[in-house]
Amino acid sequence: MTITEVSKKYDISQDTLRYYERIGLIPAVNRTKGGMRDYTEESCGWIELAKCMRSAGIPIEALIEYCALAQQGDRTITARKELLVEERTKLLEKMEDMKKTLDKLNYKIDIYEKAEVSGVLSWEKPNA
Amino acid sequence: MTITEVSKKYDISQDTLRYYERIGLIPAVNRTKGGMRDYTEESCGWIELAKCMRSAGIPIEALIEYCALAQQGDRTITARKELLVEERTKLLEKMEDMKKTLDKLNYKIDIYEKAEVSGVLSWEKPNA
DNA sequence: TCTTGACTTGGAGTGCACTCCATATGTTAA
DNA sequence: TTAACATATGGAGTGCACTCCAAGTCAAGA
Repeated sequence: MTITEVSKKYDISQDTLRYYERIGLIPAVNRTKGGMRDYTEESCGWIELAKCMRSAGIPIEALIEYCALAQQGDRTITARKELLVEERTKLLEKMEDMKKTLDKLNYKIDIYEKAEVSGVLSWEKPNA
Repeated sequence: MTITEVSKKYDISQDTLRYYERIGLIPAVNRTKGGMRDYTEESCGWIELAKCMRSAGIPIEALIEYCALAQQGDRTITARKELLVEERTKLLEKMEDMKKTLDKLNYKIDIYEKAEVSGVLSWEKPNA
């Protein structure tokens, strides 16, 4: 697959795809004789993984380390697992923060909806 | 309350507190005759709100707009509600992405735990 | 073969959200 | 009053994650 095809398939810019490869967030991609990238199934798997992890805010740094470990074979299984467990912990914390914010947003939206009827919010705190 | 007290209470740096005020993410804080900040209950309410929203990744830009609207009184009730609804929608989308990533992490961690017993991961995709 | 468009690289630039710094002024205990 | 420390301001610097650009190379159709 060409970079254009992969870019469209995963909705990631070509610049970002090259960037991810350059920094080692995904392993080096196969090339044609001419030097053009030729993405394999496996490359695509890495890109899909990168996209998923990044969409949840997993830091680039952690993904680079994971990729480096993965390329060192089965002896890094424990290290990789620990890395993932650590990121999962952070992710769960972030999700809790978001849940709290969501509750607050729901509460405030509810108050605003009631205020739209009366036209005033004065019985509430100014920043409610 | 002094900036030091507020900083400790909410675990936000003094620099960040001043920054938030400067950019209008919170309304101007009261001052003593000497020009030092003297945070009121209301200021603290804004700071708490800012902290909560920022912890969930709500962009600074949206919070500045919300703060500006709030200072214009009851006629901005609908605008404020719409702003909050929009941010809630984005937040829910982000939470869904995170849920997907969490599922993937759980799946992979499970695979790694099984691989730790056997010592090999070869029956799985390299990036699993 | 030639032209057009896609692709390459290294490096510079961008946007966001802080974070740090220099210099000046306010506050408080001795 | 004076030393020591807290706080003020405006502006520069940082870290992260892209994003853009220039200059050159490769590939495919007329």
